[in-house]
Amino acid sequence: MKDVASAAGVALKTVSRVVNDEPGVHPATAARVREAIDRLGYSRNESARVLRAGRTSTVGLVIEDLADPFYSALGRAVEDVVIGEGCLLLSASSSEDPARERELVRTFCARRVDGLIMVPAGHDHSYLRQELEAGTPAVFADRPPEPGLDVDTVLCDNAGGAELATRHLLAHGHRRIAFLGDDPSIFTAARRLHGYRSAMGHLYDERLVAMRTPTPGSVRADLERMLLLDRPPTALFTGNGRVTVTALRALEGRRMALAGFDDFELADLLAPGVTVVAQDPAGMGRIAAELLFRRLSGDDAPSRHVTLPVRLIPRGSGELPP
Amino acid sequence: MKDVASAAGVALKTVSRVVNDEPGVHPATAARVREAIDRLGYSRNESARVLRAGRTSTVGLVIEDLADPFYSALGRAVEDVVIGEGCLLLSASSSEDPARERELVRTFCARRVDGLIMVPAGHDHSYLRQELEAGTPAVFADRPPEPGLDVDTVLCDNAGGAELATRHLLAHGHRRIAFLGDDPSIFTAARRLHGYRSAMGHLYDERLVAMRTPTPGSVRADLERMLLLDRPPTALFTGNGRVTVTALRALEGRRMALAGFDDFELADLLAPGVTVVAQDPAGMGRIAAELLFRRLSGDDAPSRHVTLPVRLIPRGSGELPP
DNA sequence: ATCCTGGGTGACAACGTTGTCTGCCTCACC
DNA sequence: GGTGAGGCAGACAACGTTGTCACCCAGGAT
Repeated sequence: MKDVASAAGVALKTVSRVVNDEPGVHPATAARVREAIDRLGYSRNESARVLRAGRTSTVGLVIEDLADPFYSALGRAVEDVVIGEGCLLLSASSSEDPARERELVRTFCARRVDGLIMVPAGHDHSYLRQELEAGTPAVFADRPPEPGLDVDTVLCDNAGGAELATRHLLAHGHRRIAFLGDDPSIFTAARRLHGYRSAMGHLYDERLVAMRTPTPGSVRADLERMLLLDRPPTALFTGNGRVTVTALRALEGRRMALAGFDDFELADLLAPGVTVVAQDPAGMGRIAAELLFRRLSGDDAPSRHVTLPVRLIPRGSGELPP
Repeated sequence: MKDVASAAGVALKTVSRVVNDEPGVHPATAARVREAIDRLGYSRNESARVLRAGRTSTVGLVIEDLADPFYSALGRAVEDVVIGEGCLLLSASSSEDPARERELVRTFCARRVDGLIMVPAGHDHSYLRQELEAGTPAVFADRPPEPGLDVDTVLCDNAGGAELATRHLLAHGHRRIAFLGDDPSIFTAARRLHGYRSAMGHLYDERLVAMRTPTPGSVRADLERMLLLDRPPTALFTGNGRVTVTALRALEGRRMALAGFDDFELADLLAPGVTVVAQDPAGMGRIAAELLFRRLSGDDAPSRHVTLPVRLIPRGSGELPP
């Protein structure tokens, strides 16, 4: 900028004015400055501007895995809002590791991001309190904060969706419906189990429930175990997209009624099509980002908690008879 | 930092030394400073450090679409390398729009990212030259720069892969093999057409080729047109993952031999499984990031051009008889 | 006692911006 | 001709760091 100033024969501040379209610069002077800018290929150093301004126009996103379709759709929606607000997005994957998440958040905050959007891993986010008090707002998506931590939150109707899917299977005559979930310490997994359980009512049978981190091996084992029961399941409700896909592989073509939580690409092309409860990851990302920017524009209302609806998409697999 | 200094009764510079683990601070002093840091909840302002140091420890990633499985896998691999190097990743989607891409690159450069990794859209990246000369290295992934622009590049063996898939269909007795590609101005689409064409040799028939941006409508129309020919195709080679999926829907269960470029989740679960030529997006991202960090550590050798191998995965759809 | 050495510490400038304040000049008006 | 207003431009400080250099002082060598 100094170089531009001397090249154009004006003061530093005048260049700054031109760069920022501030009023009060003679058009001729401005033109001379602009010419010098083009000639020297000058571009403003944002780091310095940020230092001065105190705002970085940067938002940090911490999700479980950038490569997971659910989270990448969420991330893309966040990105669109963030870019639309003239900001940039720093993104990182926590790999469901609380320590890594904490480290990432620390790094983001040291870089003075204006705000954070995160899919929280683990159950202790007390370390966030300091950042929140320091004025860095955060929004949680997909999973809520632990009680006592007050941040905006966007969830989907996990219990309601699970109930919907389970009732759908019940309506098609099934009474023995197995539930393959995930580690019960994950909020969404617990809520979906809850919804499944309330839909099952007196038909609930603990032996038809598997709650652990799904791997091809574990899913296969759980399935085998259940199929060997006296009264084996005639239908399967899988608790998230990953489990659904793993279970489909484990079924190896055995025809069994199936409904899954989370829609996924090609669900309609399988034979039969896979009945799912679909949530809207892009909507979740968009709303989380919008909540964040509301805070950034000064909104200090009590924290908001949004629950997005889910929707049953029958495609055939859930409509098979017992 | 000033506050910490006065709280600990030392000079600013001493705090700086402690924060940076510089030698030459009395252990007792250092302890006092650290205590003050904890007490005040101080964290270094990276913006200021960056301003001073000139390096931002930030890498910019511009891809077509964060939500596309191919690019999100690439992005995740880039992220892992970047974080491993102690840097952070700014990511953005160009939506295949050269103007948006250019704007994003401009913004990234104004923020003084240390380097860029991009899947280039369009064919004019002359605007990059200025940045390159200013010392911001760039690496192109998936698609090369236009001739004359000298940057490190990671591609996959597009022509070889297309040839492999086509020969595979030929080996299974097909002579009328259609090719559904993409806009021929996209590098990968053109190279794959080239590979298909060389494998077909004298069997090549222009009427069996469709090169335009695939939409459900266009794919369906192209397919219909070809099936109405005197000698209709008995096999289909689809030029990328998106086309493959769209074509599968357009086929509506009609059994037709099919091979596709790009692997995709669930390809194995369809009936029949979809034979594909698989590339390695994560490997591509990793290598692109590694090339970038080589440059950042001072490597100024002539630009490198890496071509990654592809691999045929037969799953049934490509082995159907004519 | 004087000198040197070197560990520990601090003052100061600089990184590239922008906000504030001051000053110059022209023009219209009395 | 003097005066005030207003458009335009510049000087300077400050944002929070870190690199450079200078300083102080204890302890050993001369």
